[in-house]
Amino acid sequence: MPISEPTESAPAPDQLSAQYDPATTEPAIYERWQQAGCFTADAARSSRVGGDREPYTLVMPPPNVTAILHVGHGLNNTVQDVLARWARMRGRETLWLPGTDHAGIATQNVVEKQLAKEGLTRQDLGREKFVERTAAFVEETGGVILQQLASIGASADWSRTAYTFSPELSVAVREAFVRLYERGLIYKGHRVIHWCPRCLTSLSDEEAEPQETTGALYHLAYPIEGDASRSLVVATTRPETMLGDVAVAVNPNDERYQGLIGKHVILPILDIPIPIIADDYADPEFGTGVVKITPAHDANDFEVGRRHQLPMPVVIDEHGRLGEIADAAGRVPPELNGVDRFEARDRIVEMLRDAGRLVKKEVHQHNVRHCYRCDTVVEPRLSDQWFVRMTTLAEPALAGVRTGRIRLLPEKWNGVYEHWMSNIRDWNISRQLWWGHRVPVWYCAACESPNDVIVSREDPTECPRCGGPVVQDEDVLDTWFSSWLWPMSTLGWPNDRDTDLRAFYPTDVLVTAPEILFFWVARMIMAGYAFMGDAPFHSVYLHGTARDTQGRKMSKSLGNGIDPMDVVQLYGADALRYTLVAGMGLGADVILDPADLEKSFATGRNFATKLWNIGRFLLNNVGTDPVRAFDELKPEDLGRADSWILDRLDVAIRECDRSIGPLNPTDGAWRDEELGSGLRLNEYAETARRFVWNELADWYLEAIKTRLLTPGPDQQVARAVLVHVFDGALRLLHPIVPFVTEALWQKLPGHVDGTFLATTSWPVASASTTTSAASGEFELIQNIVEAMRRVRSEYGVPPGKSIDAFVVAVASYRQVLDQERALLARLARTALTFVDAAPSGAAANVILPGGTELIVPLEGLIDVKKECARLQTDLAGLEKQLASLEARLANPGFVERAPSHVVDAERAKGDEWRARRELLRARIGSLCGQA
RNA sequence: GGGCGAAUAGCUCAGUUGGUAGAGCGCCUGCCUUACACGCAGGAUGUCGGGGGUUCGAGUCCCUCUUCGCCCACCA
Repeated sequence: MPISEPTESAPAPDQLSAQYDPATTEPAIYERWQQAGCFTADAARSSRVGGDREPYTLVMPPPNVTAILHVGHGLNNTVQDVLARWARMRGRETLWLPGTDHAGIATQNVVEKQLAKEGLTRQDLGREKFVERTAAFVEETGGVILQQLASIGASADWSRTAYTFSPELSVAVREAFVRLYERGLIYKGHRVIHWCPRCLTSLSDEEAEPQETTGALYHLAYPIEGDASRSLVVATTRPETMLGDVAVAVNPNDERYQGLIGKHVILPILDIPIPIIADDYADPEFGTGVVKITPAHDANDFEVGRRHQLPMPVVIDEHGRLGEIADAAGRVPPELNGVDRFEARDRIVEMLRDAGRLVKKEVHQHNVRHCYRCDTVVEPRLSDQWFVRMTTLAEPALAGVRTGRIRLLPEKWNGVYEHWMSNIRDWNISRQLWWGHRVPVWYCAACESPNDVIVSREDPTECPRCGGPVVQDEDVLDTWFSSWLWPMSTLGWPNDRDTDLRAFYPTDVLVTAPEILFFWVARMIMAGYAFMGDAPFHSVYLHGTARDTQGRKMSKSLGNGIDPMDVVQLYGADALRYTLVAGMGLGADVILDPADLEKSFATGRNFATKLWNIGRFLLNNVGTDPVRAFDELKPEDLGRADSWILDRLDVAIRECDRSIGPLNPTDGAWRDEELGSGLRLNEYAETARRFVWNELADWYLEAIKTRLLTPGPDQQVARAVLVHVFDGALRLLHPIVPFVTEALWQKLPGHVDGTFLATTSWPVASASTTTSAASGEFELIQNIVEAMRRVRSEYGVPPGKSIDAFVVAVASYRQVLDQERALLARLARTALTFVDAAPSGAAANVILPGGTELIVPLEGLIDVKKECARLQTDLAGLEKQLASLEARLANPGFVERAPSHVVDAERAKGDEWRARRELLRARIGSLCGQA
């Protein structure tokens, strides 16, 4: 997947430009990864087919082929890329399989809009021409999004790029249909479905999205036959459907209407009698307790109609206009014929009002379903559609999650999944579209029974029974009928012998948004069990949504979106990625300000720049020639700072490992205690950032500057440790910020040409978790430096001025501090003099952990009264803390019941605080006593 | 109508077996200290939504209220 050409050549080999420029660096690096085949998975190496590596597989949720990258895609694919790169470094044979979705309705709508501009409709072109044109459009403009993904660093295996409408995947779709049909799980149903009058197709339940709407509830009076003085009042939100009414229903237990059941009312306007029936569906509490029954235009009414064997006249056509369609003889008066349903509503209400039939109209809140693609109000409509029977498919999918074979993260989705799966309804898979997989069903005009359909893997040329011509079903399949096969079909299914399928199925983690949990995830799980006999993945990572500062979902129509390409252009892909990963708790939404990209992405940009500058520092001070091998260093060679940073690196690695968690469950299924483990990418990012910035850059680099400038063996040690630690940091960070880390890694001393950070190994923490004494000593130095800086800042000592301090140190520390005088002088700009007791006089006083006391005489700078006040405040604070600590320690319940390590820690803290209290009191006595 | 989630520093959010709170951005002060001003050093800020309970001890567990958000549902 080539991305845009680098605009300038990369900087000279041995130096880094003063300013990091992602716009030139990133495309060049991506190109090299591509050329080196870093992202191409080798099925033969999968241990499942006898290779030497465990596989790790992610399938990319295929974006719509016509889609343009938005932040949601950025978020989704960044998470996947972090996982893919991490797994790759962990030595897995990693396959991240990309692709696109032909997106039936969505794509067809786009092309129809284009046609509309030319004054044409798809019918003007005809089916064949229209499909050709759409295919050409997809060919031409499709897949832009994949290139955009490449430019944010996606390490997908582009050699395996899939497409739901490709010939291979079309075979899979047909195979799935035929197998389900053969198993009796696909049937043609005649029932009320959701119909979009704009897209002119049926929709699945999931595709018809309910929206809270303020409508009206109309009370209409239907006179009772034979007793014109009395009438039944029905309540309806959709009076225009009354032309299709075939009955009114009351609850059999509703005493108000007992005597009327079996009689008839006269349907107004049409003046025809319709029966009064009893059915539980009528809720006595709602409205008047009388409901009009329109079987062709309401799913519930349809059920009632079926129970009572009522006729089902269709009075609204496919465009949502009143008209006589089926069984509707004489139902639509000429003056209403062809009138749009909403206008018809007003007209009919008007007619009923004139006839005195409108009792009242009240405001009513209710849910109205809208088409998820074009937002048109969906029309329930009676028609013939293909359905998949879901109950049997749902069983193993439900069990898979219950047993831990699959886990959903965050775990709160388990309940939602469970509920949906347990109450699953049959899936309407036929769409009256032209763009999509044609239903593999043929009809023979000659054969007697229209129910004897031909369902076939191959296109039949003639009727197998009579040899006559056959006609294929006009409908296409729901796009999701191809998507639900994605983890299998992209790997070669239905060819069970396909190497990819054997090497990489089942996959590992599915990363997606919760919005498509039912559309896609649940169905993939069902398909996995139905066709492969196993779950398609072991983890589902459901991430949050990108929202603006008002919490609104970013969308094109609201104009509150952020174009990730703008961010890449301005700040680089790494900045985008880091910001997204660091800002996103597990399953939490990411809030970004579309009006201020700088503010939103400064975090990531600044971090990439920081890394770059650490790299520059290293290169300037160490050069590119190989340094002493880190493994050859002996513990006694190491300085205190060296030991400390190595300990910190170990800790960072361990914490990162814990945050990302295990690659997969230990034995097939997740055990309860590990169900929620890992995939805390924000924690991982924060740990790595803290290590590299607050520890490596802020302390280690500063601590070794002198050593790096002083030739000799110790310089070699410092160089070797610096290179080792920075190398470790780059490895830790690579999955999140791949470009800048790769650029820097390539420049590390001793880098072997042709090797890539992207395919090198993930760092391993040393086996021992105990920290060295030297490392603890460095922390003492840090404490002193921080204390001195605080003193300097507080008393306004000019930065250039060095100050002298007395140290009252316990013997064991004196040697350490004595040896590190130069370091202390540089970092704290303080010269130390050792004394055994605090000298009296005006001075700032700092008590450090471990019993070291610093006294800073500040002739002419110190305000004795101010210092005394400060010491008093410190003492008061300490007393308060100590009091609560001692109260806790005095509490038998705490000592007996708290874990011993907690109690021990509290005791140690108490001892230290008491010692500090004594020092403080003494100091206050000597300094403030005389005042 | 059911179910679920969230409420923590000015803003966006971390806080995984209960042990007296953290980050980024913003803010204040001082610094262009030869890697970095996209930076460095220092600093301020929280009755962890209200109330009740369990516990020696609760941001963390239970109940309840308030406010937001999401999902599901055949009440016309």
